[in-house]
Amino acid sequence: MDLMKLYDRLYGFFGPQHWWPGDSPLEIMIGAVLTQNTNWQNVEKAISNLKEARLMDLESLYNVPAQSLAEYIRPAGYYNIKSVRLKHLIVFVKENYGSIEKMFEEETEILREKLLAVKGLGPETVDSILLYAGNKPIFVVDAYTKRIFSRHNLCFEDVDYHELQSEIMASLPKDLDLYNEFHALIVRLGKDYCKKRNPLCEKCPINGF
DNA sequence: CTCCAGGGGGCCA
DNA sequence: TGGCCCCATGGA
Repeated sequence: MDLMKLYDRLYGFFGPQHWWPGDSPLEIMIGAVLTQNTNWQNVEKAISNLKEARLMDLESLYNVPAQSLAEYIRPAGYYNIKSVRLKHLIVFVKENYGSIEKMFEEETEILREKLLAVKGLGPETVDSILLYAGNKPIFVVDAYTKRIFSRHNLCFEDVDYHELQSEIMASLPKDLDLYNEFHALIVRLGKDYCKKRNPLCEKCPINGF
């Protein structure tokens, strides 16, 4: 599959998507957990609450009780599990590295395995953190990627996460900005043209792939 | 009213 | 391992 051609068409059609919105690597990491199966608008409300409460730093998040944290992130939904997941992530960073900057100095594949071992962080959340918070050239696969690729016969519907990720990364140059923009464009395409409800989309801008 | 969003974990045969 | 359920707010 010629994914560069696909990328060029998406970029030409939609233009740059300006991902990931966030003022700091910490905020991006928090957002990555909060957005699990959740609309980004709701995540923004939760992040806004955390900023107002002056909790958007490693030390404060480390010290705030999970139960209290849950109240601030309530608008993001699943607030009880997500508060625990955030605490797991914060504890992982603070007790193993001391800072987010130090954490990202670790070799990427090693870090990736360690993050995957943190309860509440799955492959998509971990890869989003590595790419958008850590600036590591890791391609993020998500439900949109699988839906779009399978509908255009680029993969099977129930393809394994890592398998699809490997195939995509093998057919693209290892480029941070490319991975960053490509994933954002796929999400945009999914939202606008490749919804669950309209499997037959004659207007899809990537018809022909 | 129904659907679903920038997922992941737990349980049980 | 496969199937199923749980988490939960808010916008369309």
